[in-house]
Amino acid sequence: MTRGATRRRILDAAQDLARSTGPGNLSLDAVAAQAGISKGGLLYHFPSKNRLMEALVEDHLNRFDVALSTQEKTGRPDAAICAYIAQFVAERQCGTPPPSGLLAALAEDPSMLDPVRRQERDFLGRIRANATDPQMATLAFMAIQGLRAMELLNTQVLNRSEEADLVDWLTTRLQACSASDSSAG
Amino acid sequence: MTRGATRRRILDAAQDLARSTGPGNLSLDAVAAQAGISKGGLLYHFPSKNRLMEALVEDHLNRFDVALSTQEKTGRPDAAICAYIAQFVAERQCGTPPPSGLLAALAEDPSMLDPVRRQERDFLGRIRANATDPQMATLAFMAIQGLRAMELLNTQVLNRSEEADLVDWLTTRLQACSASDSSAG
DNA sequence: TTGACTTTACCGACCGGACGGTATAGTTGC
DNA sequence: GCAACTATACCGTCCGGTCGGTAAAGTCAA
Repeated sequence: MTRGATRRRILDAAQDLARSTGPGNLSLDAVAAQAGISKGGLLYHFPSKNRLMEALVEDHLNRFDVALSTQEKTGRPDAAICAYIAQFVAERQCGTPPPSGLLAALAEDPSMLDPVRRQERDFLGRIRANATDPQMATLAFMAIQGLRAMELLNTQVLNRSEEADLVDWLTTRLQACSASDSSAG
Repeated sequence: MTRGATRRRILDAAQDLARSTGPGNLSLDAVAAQAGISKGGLLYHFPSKNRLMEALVEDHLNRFDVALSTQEKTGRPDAAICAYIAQFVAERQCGTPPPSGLLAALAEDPSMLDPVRRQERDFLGRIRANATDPQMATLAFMAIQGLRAMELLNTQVLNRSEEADLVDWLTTRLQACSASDSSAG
């Protein structure tokens, strides 16, 4: 088994278990078993549970980054917020599971999500700088964050189609902002 | 100490500890110590940790209910969404801490937030039924949920004043919807 | 190329402590 | 004295982390 492949298996196993057994019940033994290795092997790759949690957070950040960076770089007005929305829609269509590993990290230590906050703050900054209507874009960002958070916390109040409707409506609203601005300017 | 007072102290202690030590590190010993009673006393009031977690969730639901029911019952258009926003603003002004007990419950068992989902689903239903523009109201609800979730998860990207600006802007937007509707109808 | 040595990757037994929960014996207001 | 309430002592389990070991895969001088 190559280094990267085992690491990935461990990360995925931890993520799956965090979702199914609850973020607070994540044990190293269980993760090792789910990943198909021994506890010793697990601790070879991640020398402590804290390190594993950090890796879970970092992994999420990386995925977020690569998924957005391509779409965002068109440089068009509203490219950033549109990329964020598109990414959300894509995740829904693919059935991507929520990043429950983040909850496991949070359960261990509330400060472990600080990197997430930093990254999202940066990203929101780019959204606002790039937006036709910064407040509307911020609202859109928050609403998507709300939808994501609800899935993460298992408190979704909208089903898939209601969610899709809302996102559609939001998208046309944003386009309306953009259009009225470019016609006015 | 009367029954209700001790119960309350325990609930508050659990909430505080969940926030400070991380939702996954909440132990009965620590809660008892923080509440100023012994573990035996704690287990007299809540026969198991699960029951304590359920009570934490229920407590949050009750607070949510009583805070909203008065404002919501004016029956005016958009009363529900406005009540929700007003409640959020009031919490911010009072410096109300986030309901970290919910995270502790979630850490123990993902299904423990099911009652929260039900309640919020009901509430969103009332918001939409009562709204001049249901989609706009839903968007507003989601954005507020996003703000709340970010504070809960310790990933706030907006500071207090940015948050206040956004909520102000959102409120005027909603009023604009309402006004254009009543002038059109 | 071959034998000595190092590195990488992984295993599984074990330990100490923390934690949830029980049992039981006080204590106090009525 | 009785019922509500609280405290103390204890038990068994689970869990994070350590540790000694193993096997395969390089590395490299002679």
